[in-house]
Amino acid sequence: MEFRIESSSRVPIYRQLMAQVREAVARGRLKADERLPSVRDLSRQLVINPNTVARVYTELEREGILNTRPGLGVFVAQPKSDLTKRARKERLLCLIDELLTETVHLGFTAEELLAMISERLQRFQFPQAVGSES
Amino acid sequence: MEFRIESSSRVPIYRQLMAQVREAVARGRLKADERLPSVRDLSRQLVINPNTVARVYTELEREGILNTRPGLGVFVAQPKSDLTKRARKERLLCLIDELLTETVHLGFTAEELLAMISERLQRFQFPQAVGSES
Amino acid sequence: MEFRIESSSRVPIYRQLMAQVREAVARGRLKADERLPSVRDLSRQLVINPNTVARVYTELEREGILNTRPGLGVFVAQPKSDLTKRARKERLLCLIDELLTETVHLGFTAEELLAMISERLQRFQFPQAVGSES
Amino acid sequence: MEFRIESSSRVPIYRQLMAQVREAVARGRLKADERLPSVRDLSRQLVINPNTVARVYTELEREGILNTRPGLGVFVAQPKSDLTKRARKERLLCLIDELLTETVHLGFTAEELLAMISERLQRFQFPQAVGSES
DNA sequence: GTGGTCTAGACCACC
DNA sequence: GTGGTCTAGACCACG
Repeated sequence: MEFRIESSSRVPIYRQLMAQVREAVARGRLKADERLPSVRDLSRQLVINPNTVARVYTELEREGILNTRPGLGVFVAQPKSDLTKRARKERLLCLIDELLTETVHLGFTAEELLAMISERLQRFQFPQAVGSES
Repeated sequence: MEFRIESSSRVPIYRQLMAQVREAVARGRLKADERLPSVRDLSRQLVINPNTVARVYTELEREGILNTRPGLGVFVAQPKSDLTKRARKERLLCLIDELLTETVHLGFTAEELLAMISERLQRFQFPQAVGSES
Repeated sequence: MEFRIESSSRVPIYRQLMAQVREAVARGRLKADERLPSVRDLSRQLVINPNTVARVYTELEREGILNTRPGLGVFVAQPKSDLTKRARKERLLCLIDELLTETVHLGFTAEELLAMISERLQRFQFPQAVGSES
Repeated sequence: MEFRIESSSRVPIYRQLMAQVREAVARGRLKADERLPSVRDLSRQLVINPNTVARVYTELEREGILNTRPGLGVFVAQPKSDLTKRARKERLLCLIDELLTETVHLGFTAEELLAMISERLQRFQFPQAVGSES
């Protein structure tokens, strides 16, 4: 895995990194139990403060996406969401509304939006259709 | 139009308000040329500082969503985007990827996502399919 | 770079500062990736409120002329415009008409105007003639 | 002469009108000694406050572009500038610098700018080359 | 250290 | 009445 920091972006560095890790996991480019680079290595590689990398790992662990095995390193966690189905659906609908709002303001039609989504869908590793109850 | 501020949220007040106005316009609940509440009225109603409301209106005007007529008030602008098609598409794709990432992490399948989107689509006022050049 | 505020002018302070930064960039006196003084330093130097300086930086960032790296400071952005060619041309023609109007009222001939423009052209850093599409 | 007010513009109405009168005079569409519509007529025609029209006429009279003949109406003044040549040149150079700054930021080359200027030049009525000393 | 957010209150321009 | 500008000062997020 390679990560990139866009220093010209107004998004904080730690947010950029978090988003990239989350996307990599969602696309299957980082698999469960795979080990991530150490804080020191990654901070050297990206030329950013080690504290910043540490913060990324900590927050992703809180989200249940990573977990730390002391002395061994940081690993991708088994997928698992402790939110209720209802809370998860609410959160997703909220994001959908934001996307639709922006789509309208950018002047795209519903058809154009759906076409772009279908195209992007293929890049992601969706869970199997069974047992999405939790 | 009614707006609500969630002061317990970590999202800045002015961002919350901006999002609500943008969504209201995208859904057609605020129509072009419709007048918004005055800075002073809205700030009293929401019990926030007038400067905060003014900032919301100013930024949305810069985005081309509102326009102010000095001495008269703030109005919903006619839809119009001066951004390159390319820049607009890039922005939308980025938002789509974020949505897909979150969808996977929340444990939804592609089908569930598409179903929710179709359901929500109807709430928004999309532009006509013609001349989306520019 | 040195900036000056004319407090006797009717032009708002933040507009004066914005104009000076924009001109400095256009003339190449501020180069891409160069760092500007911090909000606090510049406000002390010009004896104006830090918020006023912050506003200048924020608005120029929105125009794509500066970008801020949180915790590091404010920098000159790489040149880039997401505006439609059409919108950009319209804006320029409008400014040209204003200039020509004023030229006539000041009693200068077209030849005098063109001579002054040629003289001033040399102070500015124009882009290369290639790919001005977008 | 016909004037138009763009209420969606952030430029104050009285500024818009002033600019249009000044441009009309500079382009020769309003000739010296020609009479302008009365304050009441123009305000009805544009559906704006009479005070606003009155202000436009007053300020343009101060600039020496119009003059009022009490009981008869408002007329285009004979061209005449009481500024010194030096002050007038300074003012024009300032406007030229603003134009060049904007040209660079919009991404146009010097050649493109000059082409647009030549094209627009023809619409204006420049004074004869003699005796521009004042 | 950096910039970003929010409040409070003054004063001005516009209509 | 409307919005726009500026100041002062507090508190938070970022690196």
